[in-house]
Amino acid sequence: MKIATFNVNSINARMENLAGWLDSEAPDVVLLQEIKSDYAAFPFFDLQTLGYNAKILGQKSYNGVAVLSRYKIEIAHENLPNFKDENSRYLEAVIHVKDEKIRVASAYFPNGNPPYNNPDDNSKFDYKLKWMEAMYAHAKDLLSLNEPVILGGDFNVIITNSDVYDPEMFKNNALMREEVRQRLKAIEYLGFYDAFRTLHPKDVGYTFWDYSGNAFNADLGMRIDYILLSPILADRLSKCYVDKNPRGKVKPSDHTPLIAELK
DNA sequence: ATGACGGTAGCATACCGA
Repeated sequence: MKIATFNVNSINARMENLAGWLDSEAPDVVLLQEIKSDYAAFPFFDLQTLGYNAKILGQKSYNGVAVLSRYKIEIAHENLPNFKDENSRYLEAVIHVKDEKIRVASAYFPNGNPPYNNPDDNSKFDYKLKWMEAMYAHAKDLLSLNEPVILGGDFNVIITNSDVYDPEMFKNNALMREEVRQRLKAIEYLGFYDAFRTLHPKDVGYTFWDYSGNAFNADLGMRIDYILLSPILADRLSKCYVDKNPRGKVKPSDHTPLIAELK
């Protein structure tokens, strides 16, 4: 089984690229973030034509997450339980892959940086920490189910200094702050495995490159998209890799897909 | 320190992003 996570930065702006990618990579499950679309504008029909069912937690203009699959998708949670959220950032579903049920979640963690015009405003950072605490509480519950669980998405966390091209430049950034790293580590220490790092302890695994300048060609990137696996699935992990091709296309997202293959 | 660059809303420019 092949599962991918991909922050598309607007599904409607990305549909041509996404369609080409789905056609060539043929993943069984895709977790999307930043679809920036409500239900009415979401391209359900185009995806169906490509062979994919879709469930979404949409939002106009900002955020929005989705789960795509060739198999039947049953929604389990819209938004994190016990957390009031104005933003659409979390969608959990159960996928019926042949005889097996796999629980998957598409998560778009908050960015947490202050607005440019108000650098002293830490409300977004506080929201990020609260969001991650709710994610932690739910991750704990997910593991207690003893089911195969995949938690993937744009986590907006640079977990170690090796996961960004210039750690010094980002040292005070909300993606790298110690409070944020600690909270993602806490989720991992519950028993979730970082699929990419598990198989590639030392490799560069950037999943994002800024649009500006020459960031992609110069490989000035960061690893902020993750696939976390429950122990049952970590046992079955055979490959995990970043597919850089979509980032090199015309009109790309600033993120590129991360893919895991499970036996 | 700032802004690059792109998407959206909506029609000029502000907001958001990482």
